[in-house]
Amino acid sequence: MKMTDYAILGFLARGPKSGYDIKRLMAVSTSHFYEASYGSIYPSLERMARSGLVEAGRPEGSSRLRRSYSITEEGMKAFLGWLAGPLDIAKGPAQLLLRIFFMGSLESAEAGRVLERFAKSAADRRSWLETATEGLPEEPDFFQAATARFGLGYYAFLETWLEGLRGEIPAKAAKKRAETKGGRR
Amino acid sequence: MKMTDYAILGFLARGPKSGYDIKRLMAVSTSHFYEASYGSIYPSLERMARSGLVEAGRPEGSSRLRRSYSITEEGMKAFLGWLAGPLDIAKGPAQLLLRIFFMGSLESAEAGRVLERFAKSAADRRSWLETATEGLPEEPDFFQAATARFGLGYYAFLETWLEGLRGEIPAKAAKKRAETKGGRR
DNA sequence: TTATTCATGTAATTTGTTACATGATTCT
DNA sequence: AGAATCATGTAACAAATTACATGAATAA
Repeated sequence: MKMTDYAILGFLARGPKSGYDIKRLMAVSTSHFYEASYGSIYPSLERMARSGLVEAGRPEGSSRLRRSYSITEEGMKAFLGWLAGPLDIAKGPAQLLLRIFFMGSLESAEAGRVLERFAKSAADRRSWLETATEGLPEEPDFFQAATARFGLGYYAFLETWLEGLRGEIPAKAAKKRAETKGGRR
Repeated sequence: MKMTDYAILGFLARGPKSGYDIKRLMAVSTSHFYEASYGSIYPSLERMARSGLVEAGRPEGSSRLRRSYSITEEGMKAFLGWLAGPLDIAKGPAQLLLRIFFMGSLESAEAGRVLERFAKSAADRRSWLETATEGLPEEPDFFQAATARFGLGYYAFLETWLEGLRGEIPAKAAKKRAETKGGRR
C-alpha cells in the first residue's frame, strides 16, 4: 500500500467515484501538495479491487464507459488505520497534509489526539536536528549553516501550526464517513 | 542534467573528490533535505565525465582503487549557471536548500540577488495560492481548508527566512571556488 | 458533423533505491 | 590472519510520469 492508495481510499470514503473523478478532485483540492496521474490511479483502483478494499460498481444511470468504485468495510478499516497511524514526519509534508486533508473522517476527539502526535513528531524532529548538527567535524560556511537552521525553523513552524489547528477543531467537525456501499452521483 | 548532477558538481567545486567521498559528505551535511545513493552517484560521475563536466584523475598517492574526480571549466560553468538560474519553488524545498547550501560559490553581491529572487518566488507563490483557493466550487471542510492555509503559512515563513538570510550575508562571504583542476587531498 | 470533453487504460521511459558482488586497504 | 571499512560498480526491483491509443458522449 502506497500513499496513492490511501489518497484514493480517502476520496472514496466520502462516496463512490470513478478514476476520472478522483483525478479531477485531486486537481482542485490537493494539487498544491499531492497529485497522482492516471498511470497510477487506474492501476491502484484495480489492485485495490482485487484485494477487496474497493468494489467496482456498474454505472446504472450513467454512461456505459464510466465505472464507479466504492470503498468496502475493509477498505475503510485500512484507510482509518492509516489516517490515525504512525507518521514519519521527516519524509516531507505530503503525507502529513494528505492525512490532515482527510481528517474529517475521524471524530473530533480522535483527530485532536492525532494532531497532537503530529505536533510531537515535529517537536522531536526539531530537537533531533538541533543536537545532530552540533557535533559535526567540519565548520560549515555561512550558507551551509543556514540550511541547517532552516530545518529548525521549519519544524518550529510546523509544530505551531499543528497545535493551532488542534485548538480550533470544531466540536461537531463534520465526521462525514460515507455509506460503505452504493449511493448515486 | 538532474539535481544529483548539480549536487555532485557543487561538492567537486570545492576540490576533487571520489564518489565515496561525496556520499559521505552528503550524509553529514545535506542529508536532512537531500541525499543520493551510490546507484545514482557513480553513474552520474561517469555520465558527466563522458560529457566533459568532470575529469577522472589518477590517484597518485592513494590506493589504486580510489578514483578522484575534479570539476572542469565547463562543469564549473554549468554549476554556476544552475546556482544562479531560475527556480521552481513549488517543486519542494530540496532544490532551494541545495542551491543555498552551495551559494558560497557565488560572490556575496550575486548571492544576495539570487536570494532576493528566491524570496520573490516564495511571495509570488503565496499570493498565487491565495487567489487560487478562493474561487473553488465546493466549500471545503475544516481540515481541507486547513491544508490550503498551510501553504500560505509555509511560503510566508520561507519568504521571511530568505529575506533574513539575505540581510545577514557576510560581506566577505567565503567565495571559495576551487582551482578547476588538481589539488591533493 | 466536427470538435471537445469524458473516460479508461497501457506501453515506454525515467529515475532512483536496495541489495549484492567484488576486491583493496587498514587495523587489531 | 581476520575483521572492519574503504571503494567501486551493477543488476534487480520499484514507482511513477508521459504520451499515446481508444472510443463514447455531448456541445457547437
